[in-house]
Amino acid sequence: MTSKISLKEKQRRDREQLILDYAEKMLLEKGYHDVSMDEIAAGVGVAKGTLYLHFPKKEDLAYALVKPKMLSFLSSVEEAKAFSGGPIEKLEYLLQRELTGAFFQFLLKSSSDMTTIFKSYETEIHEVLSQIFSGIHEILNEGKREGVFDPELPVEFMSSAFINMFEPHLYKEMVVVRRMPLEVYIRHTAILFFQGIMKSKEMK
Amino acid sequence: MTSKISLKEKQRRDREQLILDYAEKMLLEKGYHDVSMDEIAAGVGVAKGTLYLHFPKKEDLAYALVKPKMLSFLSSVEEAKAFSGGPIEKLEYLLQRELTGAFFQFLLKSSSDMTTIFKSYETEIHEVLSQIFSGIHEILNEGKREGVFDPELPVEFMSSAFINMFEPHLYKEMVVVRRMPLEVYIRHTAILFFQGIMKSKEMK
Amino acid sequence: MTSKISLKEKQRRDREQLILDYAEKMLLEKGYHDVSMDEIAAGVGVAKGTLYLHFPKKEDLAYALVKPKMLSFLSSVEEAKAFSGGPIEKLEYLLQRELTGAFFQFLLKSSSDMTTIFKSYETEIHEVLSQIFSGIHEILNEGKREGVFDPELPVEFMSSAFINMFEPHLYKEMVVVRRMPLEVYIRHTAILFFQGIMKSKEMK
Amino acid sequence: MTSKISLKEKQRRDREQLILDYAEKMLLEKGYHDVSMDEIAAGVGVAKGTLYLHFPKKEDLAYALVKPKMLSFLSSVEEAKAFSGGPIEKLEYLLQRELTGAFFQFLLKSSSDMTTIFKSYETEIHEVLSQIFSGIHEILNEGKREGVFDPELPVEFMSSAFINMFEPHLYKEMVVVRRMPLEVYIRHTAILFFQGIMKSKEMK
DNA sequence: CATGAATGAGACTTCATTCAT
DNA sequence: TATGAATGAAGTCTCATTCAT
Repeated sequence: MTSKISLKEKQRRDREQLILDYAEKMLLEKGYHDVSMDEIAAGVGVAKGTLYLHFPKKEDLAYALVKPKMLSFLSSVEEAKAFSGGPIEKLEYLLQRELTGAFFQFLLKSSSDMTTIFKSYETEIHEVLSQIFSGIHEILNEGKREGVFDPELPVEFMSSAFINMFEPHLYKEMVVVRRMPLEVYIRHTAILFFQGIMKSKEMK
Repeated sequence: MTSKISLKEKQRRDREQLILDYAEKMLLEKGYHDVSMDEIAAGVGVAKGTLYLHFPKKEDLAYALVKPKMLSFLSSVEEAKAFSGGPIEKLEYLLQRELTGAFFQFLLKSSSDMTTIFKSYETEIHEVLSQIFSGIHEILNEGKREGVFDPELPVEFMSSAFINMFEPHLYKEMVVVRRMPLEVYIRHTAILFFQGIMKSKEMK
Repeated sequence: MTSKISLKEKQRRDREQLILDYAEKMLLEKGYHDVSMDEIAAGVGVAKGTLYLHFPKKEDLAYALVKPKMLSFLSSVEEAKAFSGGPIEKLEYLLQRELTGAFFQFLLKSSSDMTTIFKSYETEIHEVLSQIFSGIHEILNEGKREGVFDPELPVEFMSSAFINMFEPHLYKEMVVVRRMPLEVYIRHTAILFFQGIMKSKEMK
Repeated sequence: MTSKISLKEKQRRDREQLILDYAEKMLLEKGYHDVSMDEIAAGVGVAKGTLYLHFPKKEDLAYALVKPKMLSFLSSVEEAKAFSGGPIEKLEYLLQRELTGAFFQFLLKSSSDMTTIFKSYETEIHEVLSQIFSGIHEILNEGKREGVFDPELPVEFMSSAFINMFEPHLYKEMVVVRRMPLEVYIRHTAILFFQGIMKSKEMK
C-alpha cells in the first residue's frame, strides 16, 4: 500500500523534478523573462505540452520553485524560535540553517520581480513573508527584552538588515569564487549583523 | 542671447523629462517587462515614434533613468572620500547624501534585472559599480588601518552590507508610510551598520 | 514502414508547400517589400506564428523559394557540361532544360534585390552563382578552343548575354500570352544567342 | 528676362540637383527600400521637410531620377531612327549613345521594382517604354525588310535582347573594374548582338 | 521658405497557451 | 498520457509624411 501509489506516480514526480531542476538553473541564470517555456521543455527533453500538464502556467512553474524555499525558510524560523539558547543563538542557528544550501537565493535574486511575476500568489506570498518576519521579530523582541539587542532600533530595521544578509551575490563571490570556508562566511555574517563593522571589544 | 541654445532645445528637454518621469514611475511600479512602450507613450501623451526620437531602444530609455542615479551615487562616494573627518564620518556623509532623494532605488529595485536588461551597457555599468565599490573599500580600509573598523571582516562583506542599507523597501515603509523622521532613519541605519544590533556601550 | 517518416511530417511538408506556393505567387506579383508576413499568413489561411514555425525570418521564407531554383539551374549546368555533343549542343540542352518550368524567374525578377534582401545568404548565393558561371565559362571556352565560338569575345560577355536569355518577361509575353510554341521560343532564343540578329547563312 | 528668373530659382535648382545626385548614389547603392528619406536629407545636408518641398513623395523623388534617363533613351532612339545609314548603323549609334554615361542603369538595375515602386507612374512609364520599343522595332523591321536581319526572329525577341545589352552589371565589371576600353566594350556588345557568339566569317 | 519634431500605421517577430492526434 | 504544431495577442521598432514655428 505504501509503495503502490508509485509506478506511474513515481515517474510523474521524477519528471516533475527534472523540470523543476532545469527551470531553476535557467531561471537563476537568465531571469524569468528571458527563459521561455520552449527552452525549458527542450532542455528537459519533454514536449512543451508536458510542461503544462505539470504546471498550468509559467507563473506556476516558477512559483513551484519559490514556494518550498519560502516555506523552508519559514520552518527554519519556527525551529529557530524553538531553538534552545538565547536570541543570539537562535538567529545564528537560522543563519547557519539557511545560509547553506539553496536558502533564499531565488527569492532575493528575483525579489524585484516577486511582485510583478507572482501576481496570482500575491496574498499567499504576503502571508508567508508576514509569518517569517513576525517570527524574526519575536526573536528580536525577545533579545530586546533580555537587553542583548539595541532597544533603540526598530525590529523592522533589524529584520530587514538580517534578511539582507542572505544576499546571494556576496555568497557567490566569497564562498563559490574565492573559496572562503562556509563557516568563516557565516561567522563574518554574524559579526556584521550583531556587532556592525566597528572594531569590537567582545562577541561571544 | 546667452541662453539662446533654448527655444526648441528647451522644449525637447522638457518633453524628454516628461517621458523620463512617467517611465520611472511605471517602471518602478510594474517592472521593466510589464511596461510597454505603447503604455509609456500613451501615458505621456505622445506618439510612440516620439519615444524613439528620444531613446532609440527601450533599453536606452530605462538606462537613461538608471545612469544618473548610478553616477550620482559614484560622485557622492568621491565626495565622501574627500569629506573631512574619519572613515565613520565619511560613510555617514554618504549615507546621508544618498539615502534621501532618489538614491539607489532603481538600481536595487531592479538589481536582479540589471544584468539581463542592460546587456548593451554591461561593461559601462560594471565600470561604474567597480569605481563605487573601490571608493567604499578605500574608506573601509582607511578605517581598518586606523583601528576603528573590525580588521577581521573583509571589505567586500562590509561594502555589500553597506550597499544593502540603501534598500528602498525599508525606507518606504519607515519614512514614507510610518512617517519616521529622516534623521532618525539615517541614525538607525548608521547604528545598524556600524554597531550591529547588539546593545552598544558607546557610539559617538 | 518504409515511408513511416510521414504522418505528421507529410502534413508539415504539405503546409510548408502551401506557404511556399502562396508566397511565391505574391512575391513575384508584388515584390519582397510589398508583401507582408501578415498577408501571406492570411492568404494561406494560417496564423502568423505558423509561418515562423517553418521559416524563422521573412528572408528565410524568400530564400527557401530562391534556393532550389538556383540549385536546379546549377545542376542543369553540370548536366549540360556532361551532355554528349559539342558546346553548342550543351548550351542548347541547358536552354531547353531551364527555359521551361520555373527556371530563373525568381532570380532574375529580383536580381536587383538579391544583394539587398538576402544579406545573410550573401556568401552562399555568391558561391552558387560562381559555380554556375564557371560551368558556363567552361563550355564557352571549350567552344572557343574548338573554333566554333568567337575567340575575340570574352566569356564574361557571352555568359552574361546567355543568362539574359532567361529573362522571364519575354517568355511570358511570347509563350504565355501570344501562345508561341515552346520549341519555337527556344529555337529563336538559340539563334539569337548563337548567331545574333543578322541574317544568317547557316546554323545547323 | 533671361537671367531674372534666377537668383532664388537658381538656388532652388542647385539644391534639387544636390538632392537628386545624392539620392541617385544611394538608391543605386542600396536600393529603394533600404534608403530612407532621413538618410537622404542627412546626406544632402537639408531638413527632411525640404525634401518634401521638392518632391511630394519618395516615389516622386525616385521617379525624378528615372524619368530623364528614360526620356534620354527615348530621344536617342528617335535620333537613331533619323541617323543616316542602315539599320545596323542606327542600332550601333544607339548603343554608342546610351552605353556611355548613365544610360539605362537605373531602369535596369531597378527593373524588377519598376512596377512595384512607381505605381502612380505606371501608365506614363508604360507609354514611354512603348515608344522606345516601337522605335527599336521600326529599325529592326527596316533591317528585316532590307534583308540584313534574320526574318525568322520576332522583333520582340530582338529588342529584348538588345535592351539586355545595356545590363549595367557587365559594364561595371568590364569597363570599370577590368578597365576594358569603352570602344572595345561597345564593339563586343555589337558583335554579340549582331552576330551572336559563333565564330563569324564577316562583320564589317 | 526651411526646419525637424511629431505622428501613427504597419512591419516583423516572440512566446505563453491550447488542443487534435 | 504525451506530443508539438498551431495560434494570435502583444511587443518593439521603422519610416514616410505632416505641420507649427
